Amino acid sequence: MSHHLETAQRLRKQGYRLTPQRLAVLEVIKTGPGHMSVNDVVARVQAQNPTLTVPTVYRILQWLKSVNLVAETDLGSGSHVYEYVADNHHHHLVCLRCQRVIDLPESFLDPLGTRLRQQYGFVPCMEHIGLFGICPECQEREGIVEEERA
Amino acid sequence: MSHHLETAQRLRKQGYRLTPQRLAVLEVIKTGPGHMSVNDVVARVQAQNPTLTVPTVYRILQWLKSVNLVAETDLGSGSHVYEYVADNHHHHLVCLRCQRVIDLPESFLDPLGTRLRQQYGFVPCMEHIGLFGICPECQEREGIVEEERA
DNA sequence: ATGTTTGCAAAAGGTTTGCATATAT
DNA sequence: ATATATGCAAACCTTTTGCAAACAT
Repeated sequence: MSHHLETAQRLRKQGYRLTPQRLAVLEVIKTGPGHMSVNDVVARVQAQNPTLTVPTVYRILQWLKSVNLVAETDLGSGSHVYEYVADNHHHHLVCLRCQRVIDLPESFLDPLGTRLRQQYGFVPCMEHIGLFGICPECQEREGIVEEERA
Repeated sequence: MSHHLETAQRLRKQGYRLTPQRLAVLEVIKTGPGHMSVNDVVARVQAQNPTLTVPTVYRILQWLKSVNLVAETDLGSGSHVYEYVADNHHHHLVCLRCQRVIDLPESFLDPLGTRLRQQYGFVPCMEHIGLFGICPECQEREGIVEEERA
């Protein structure tokens, strides 16, 4: 809540209006568990501010995305998930079996980004990448069983 | 159309039923331009077989995915795109400005996969990855202009 | 003959939009 | 005072489901 106000002032100076709703959503997404769907955010925010509605949360999340305070990611759940990313950029490993999400430091993809720039002239925007696969635990549980076919 | 029949026989042997609808969707997705949405597929398939409906195409695409003949990817368009991938696995660079899609050979991500396995014990399933960023042309068009704010 | 697949209609999400009201500046 | 954001309702789009009829084997 301390540099919350810094952020607020900065946004206000940039010409954005700081409504209670925007502050509430920012607070929730900042203190929440990360990877929240719109419904997650709505549920938490409505605990304090019952009048806040789904479309408003969508609009606020889009706004927060546009000012680079939150990232929107598709982790394959059928809906987007949102996360506070003003400072701690990172990526995700999503287990296809147990849905567990492992955080990956941002720098892990630096070599890939470098090669993309060098070989393709493509400047990747890799602020929040979701990579799918099987986590170590699920590999163990599944054992050597690799190929099954009916 | 030649090893089309091989594929068909193989699937039949595996106990799958080859309906005209399934063959039509397979043909379309095999000969089409890649990265087709369900609606794209439906449109093309209905040119030949007007009775084919959207839910059926969804089911057939899921089936083709389950037998590893097509890949489903989220390229950020709001709907999934589908592509024939029996042989030519590859990834995509999606330009955030012009929406252009650049193909990336599958092996390009091998180093990344290796590091994920080594450092995280995570076995990535990277059959069709979409990476977002800015393509060389759009970088040029946009010039040095990097930061804009009202 | 039998179990699977299709077609249709309808439902079920997730996300967006239009517009009047409320509000931050 | 004024332009912007909210709330509400409704629309929109993608994707899924239930079930009877059609069909591949």
